[in-house]
Amino acid sequence: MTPEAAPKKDFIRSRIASDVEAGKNGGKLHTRFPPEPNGYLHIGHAQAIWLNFSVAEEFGGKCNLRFDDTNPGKEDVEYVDAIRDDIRWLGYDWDDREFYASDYFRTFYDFAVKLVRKGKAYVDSLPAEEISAYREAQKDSPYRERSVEENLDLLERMRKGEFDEGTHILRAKIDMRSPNLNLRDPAIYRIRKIHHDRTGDEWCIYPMYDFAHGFSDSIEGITHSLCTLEFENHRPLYDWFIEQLEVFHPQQIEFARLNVSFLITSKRKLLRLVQEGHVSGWDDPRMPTIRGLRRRGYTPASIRDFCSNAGITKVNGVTQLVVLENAVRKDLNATAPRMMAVLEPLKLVITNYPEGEGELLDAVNNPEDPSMGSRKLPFSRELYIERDDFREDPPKGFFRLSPGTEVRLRYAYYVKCEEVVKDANGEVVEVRCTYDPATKSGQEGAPLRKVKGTLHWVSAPHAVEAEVRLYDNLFRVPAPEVGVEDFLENLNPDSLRVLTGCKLEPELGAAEVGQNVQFERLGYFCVDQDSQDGALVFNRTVSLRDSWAKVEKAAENRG
RNA sequence: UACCCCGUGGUGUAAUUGGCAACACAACUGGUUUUGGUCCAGUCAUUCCAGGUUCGAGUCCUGGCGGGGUAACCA
Repeated sequence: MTPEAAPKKDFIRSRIASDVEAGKNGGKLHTRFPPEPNGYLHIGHAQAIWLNFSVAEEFGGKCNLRFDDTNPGKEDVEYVDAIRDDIRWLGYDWDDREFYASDYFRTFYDFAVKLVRKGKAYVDSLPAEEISAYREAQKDSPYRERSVEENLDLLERMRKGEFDEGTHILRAKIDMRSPNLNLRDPAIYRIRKIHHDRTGDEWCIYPMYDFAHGFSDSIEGITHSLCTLEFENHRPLYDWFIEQLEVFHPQQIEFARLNVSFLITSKRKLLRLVQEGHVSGWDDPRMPTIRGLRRRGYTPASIRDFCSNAGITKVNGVTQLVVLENAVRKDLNATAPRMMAVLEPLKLVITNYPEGEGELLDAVNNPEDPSMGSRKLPFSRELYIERDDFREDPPKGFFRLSPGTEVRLRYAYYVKCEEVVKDANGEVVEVRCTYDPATKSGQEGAPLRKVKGTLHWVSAPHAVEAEVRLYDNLFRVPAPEVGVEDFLENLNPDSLRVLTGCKLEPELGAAEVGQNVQFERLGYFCVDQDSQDGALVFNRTVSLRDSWAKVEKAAENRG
């Protein structure tokens, strides 16, 4: 694992530090990550995971994994396995502390009964729309003053399944005139005659999130319950529940949800992308899901680094996508082996190199890390270079190959373009060069003339073929959800480009699924799971920074 | 509309709690380089506005303005 900078001291860490210092909760810290198993985890969850686990680690505490499974109609075990897998992949471990809100259903029910006994909850029999209207009008329900006995009886019969869904509901009895909507007698138990993945058919009433969540934290002894901003208005309600039942009081602290430009993190919208076939699945390398990022070639360390870098605040901002891209570049620059690959091949023939001969050249695996050693690279008379690296009519500032110019072939020789071969359409199909044997790479001796460009190449007879998938942003604008009726209008039609017949140096033939490599001068790539024996598929994780592309684009814009 | 939260470079965050506004990314200059990569150096802000307290305010107070969240028998 690459070393990661110590996390920045955000407002949550500062607050926890002072709590710990003050000896609150005996100086102990305990957090939790509480996903609802109703979808795959995405980059936003990654930050919440990173926050909770790294804070726990930093303060010598623990972090639980708890599935918030209070709504069986929307949840599925499929997601439980995926969520576990993603968190582990990110590099975190919850040991045996895997919990479920449903583990506490019995306790929640007992709490509800206690509230009723205290006269702090009642069964309402108004239809849903009426309850909503009454809450807005700050008007008491006609059922608000039912006796404790009647409420107890109705609640018990709700539990037994005597009523249809929607006919009755248990509400907390707080204050219908409260300026905080959440305190206007919120629902705490509703009838749902649905099978639950973990509790089976034991229950036909299920607690609301607002009722269950704070108590789950309390039961597990969570000292600091970190959640996103939209729950800020709910905190007084959680505190009220905790006070009424006189149980352990976790401290909730809210922070802003992570937003990244060009990415969407709404579960509903991600689901639509999958269901309507705009992407190949939850793990499509263009998806902002953990699985998508993973398949794309992002490393756990780079994602953690990104989360830390984006920072934790209460301000709703948008982190630029390049910050994420830079995080993976930084990690892979240090760790990924360099390899030669030509994506759009152009044949290059060295006319003065003996036919049928070849040699093995030394190539460094990673100039950033000498311990990664070197390898032998086969060289011969016929090579492939990148089509982009040759211009018959070079623009100003182009210092790659063109008629009459000389460049270095990485780890090999200088070559000079002498001739161009074209097909019937006038397209260049081959460049013919001469090489200078005295310019062999690594050779000691006389100072050489300088060339400006160095090209990557692959020996034609030794090349391994592969498919390479180039990804661009799934959306063509930084904020895909604003200014349009349907975010799909902003889908980028060119977000995937598939290249076949790419030429790789032979060493790459043995690459394994998931392996990260840098294709020299091009970018970071990784082996996709679609690879078969003899039919490799690579995903481009991210390109290298490309200052020439920038210059060219600027020239284009000038006209 | 009501309630709650938040305003620091182009972007994301800092600022020892009242003491020279710092870091990263982007952009632009230049240097090194057998990856137009990496690396190195430099340039880029009167802290939303107006008052007030103070020797001193990004920080405290008052009033504006602006942005966001919530108003489910979802989480």
